[in-house]
Amino acid sequence: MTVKKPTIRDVARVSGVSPMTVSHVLNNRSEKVGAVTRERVMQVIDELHYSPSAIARGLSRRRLDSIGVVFYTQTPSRLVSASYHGDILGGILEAATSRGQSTTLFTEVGFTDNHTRVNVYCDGRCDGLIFVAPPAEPVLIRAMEHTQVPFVVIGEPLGESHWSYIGLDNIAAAKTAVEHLIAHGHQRIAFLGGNDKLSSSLLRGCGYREALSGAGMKIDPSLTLPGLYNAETGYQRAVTLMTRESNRPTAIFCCSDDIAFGALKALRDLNINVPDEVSVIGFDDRDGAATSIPPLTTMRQPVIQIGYQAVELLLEQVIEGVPAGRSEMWPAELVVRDSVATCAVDG
Amino acid sequence: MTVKKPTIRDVARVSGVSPMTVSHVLNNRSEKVGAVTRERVMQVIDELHYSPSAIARGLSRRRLDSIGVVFYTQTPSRLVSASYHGDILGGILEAATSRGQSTTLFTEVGFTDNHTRVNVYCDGRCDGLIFVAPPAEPVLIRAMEHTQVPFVVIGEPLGESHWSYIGLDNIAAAKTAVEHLIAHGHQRIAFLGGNDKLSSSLLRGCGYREALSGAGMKIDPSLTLPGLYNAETGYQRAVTLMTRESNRPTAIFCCSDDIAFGALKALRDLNINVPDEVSVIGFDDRDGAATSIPPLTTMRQPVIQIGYQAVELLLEQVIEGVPAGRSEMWPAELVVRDSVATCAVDG
DNA sequence: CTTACATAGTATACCGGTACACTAAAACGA
DNA sequence: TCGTTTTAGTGTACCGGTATACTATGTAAG
Repeated sequence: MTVKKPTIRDVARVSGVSPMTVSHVLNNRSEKVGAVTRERVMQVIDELHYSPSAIARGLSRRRLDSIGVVFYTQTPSRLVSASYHGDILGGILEAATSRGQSTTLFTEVGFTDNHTRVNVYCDGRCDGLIFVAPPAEPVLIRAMEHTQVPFVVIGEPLGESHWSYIGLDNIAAAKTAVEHLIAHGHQRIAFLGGNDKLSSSLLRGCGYREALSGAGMKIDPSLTLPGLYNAETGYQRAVTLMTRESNRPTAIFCCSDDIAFGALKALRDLNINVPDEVSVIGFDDRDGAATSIPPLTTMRQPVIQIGYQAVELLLEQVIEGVPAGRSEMWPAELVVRDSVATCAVDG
Repeated sequence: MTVKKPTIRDVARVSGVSPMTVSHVLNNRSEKVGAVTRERVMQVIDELHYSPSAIARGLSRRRLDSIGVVFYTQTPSRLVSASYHGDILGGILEAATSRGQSTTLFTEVGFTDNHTRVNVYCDGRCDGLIFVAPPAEPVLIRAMEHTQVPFVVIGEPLGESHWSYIGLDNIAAAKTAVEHLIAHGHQRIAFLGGNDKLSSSLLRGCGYREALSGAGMKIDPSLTLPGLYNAETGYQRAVTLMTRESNRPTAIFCCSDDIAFGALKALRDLNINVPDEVSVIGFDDRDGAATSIPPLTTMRQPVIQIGYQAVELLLEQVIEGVPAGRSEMWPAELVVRDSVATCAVDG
């Protein structure tokens, strides 16, 4: 019924040249074709509505110009709505598109990653992969090390690694945040952590403790509450902190803005004024941080840039053959708004 | 240096069978291989760490098991952070993964779509495409009609079409929202539109006018303000509406929650109480609608389900060869929270 | 006039799978 | 016992490009 898609051989036959010549035209190898021939071939391509098969090209060249992005999530359908993943993806997509690469998305559901899926990532569909915020115990990525497929990790590995990775300096960022609170006279500072299986949360916890130690303050374990990167965690943990008998904090460092939003809501429900009674600081500077009540002081991550840079680092490996092992750390930036005030009570 | 990746012929040689037999094992064609042979081949596959090439398979079968998703955006890097796109993608990703399809992402920047990009979408990299919320004047999709590549559109076409599409019943949804306001005694209801190049915004405008006409109210053009789907639009338009000399509305229907969030902030800044002085209703029920101040009454779209269903509709075409032209319309649901109250002033 | 080199191509094999048509042996039925 | 069907394979060509190496012609240099 429908006509078969024309191939390079059809174009060649109609133009009266060899398929190789058509191939040369398609790939702009001007030293191989004269202007006249080139023009004729182009015209035939147009007439036949020929468009080359990326698959055939990929098989022959062993490169498809396609990169894969692997996200880890607990709820597959909500994946990208988390602002962090969305922005990372935006940066990746922009960089990839501008470099002529298409972008294929994968999700690893749960943080129990599975080395059997390595086959999926090595079947040639992607020339290289970007792993976004893998778990601290990255079984899957370990398995990738035994393959020839280049990859880049967004997120800082906890131990030794020969990966190429792009990280945010989580420890320094958390220190900055907590030092900001300390500078406002706070002594009892709580830490609401994110997912304990992620290095970001663990490292921010380290930064929190380093800041306290650095200021000569002792660390009260009852002020550290782990959780997940979402508003529910923030709400529940804030309620826990503020309704208990003793040892209530005067400031709360939240591992993400989402956690902070939940905490703000809890404090509002408890009729506790932010920042007069309790200061709150977030992490991410996501949409909504500027318009929350009160506007949230937070650590801004250069998320889009990190995504962009990950692509550059990956293509270095894929295209130029640069070996893995390069890494970059980016700083976060303190964005001061209205959710932190000088501590009202005496130390 | 590194060993060459083994091919199906390597596996065949080592197992002492033909490549076809290995192929049959890989594709679980149990009627073609005995249990013993199968076991042996499997073992060799393991030993050699063989993993089949999706590209070669794709070339031969003319199907890669990969679907493409095309998003339209103005700012490529922020693309997916818009909750709508994120959730749609989540639904698509979940459905695609469960059907063994990989998902490749494309963005059309700006709404000036370009039929030259059709080649990209027809190069075999994707077996089929999902266009998400294309512009009302869909040049690109028109060009797709002349190709053999199956596609599904998320969004309702304005005129005649032979597409397969999945839409939200925007007119009915907008009517429901506006009728909810009318039922609360509101007479001067403003409409803050989204992007005028998108059918969703245009259709919601129709629903708004139908609701007013249906209630026997006349339509005041000065109460309709177009814009973009973002908070800035909501803020600016709300300021415009509420600071002018006359003809201020008592209720505002916003084309998206983001617009509503901006409007809420503007009203707060202007010291206008919501809902006592002005009612506000949104559209989407995105994250944050439940926790805004006041919690936002809004129309909930089944976004994730729509994404999911788009994949099903597409695979019907790709795998079963069902012809295009099927379409589905999904309803939105009114979610009542605290941003709408009975109108205080007399009609 | 001959050699050398650039220009504009072409022929062939190959990338790594699979569809299709074929076959040998075993099992089964009458 | 013979013919038919089932089981368990195999051989070949092909999917649609490209790398590689080769050739024919023109032309500049010696």
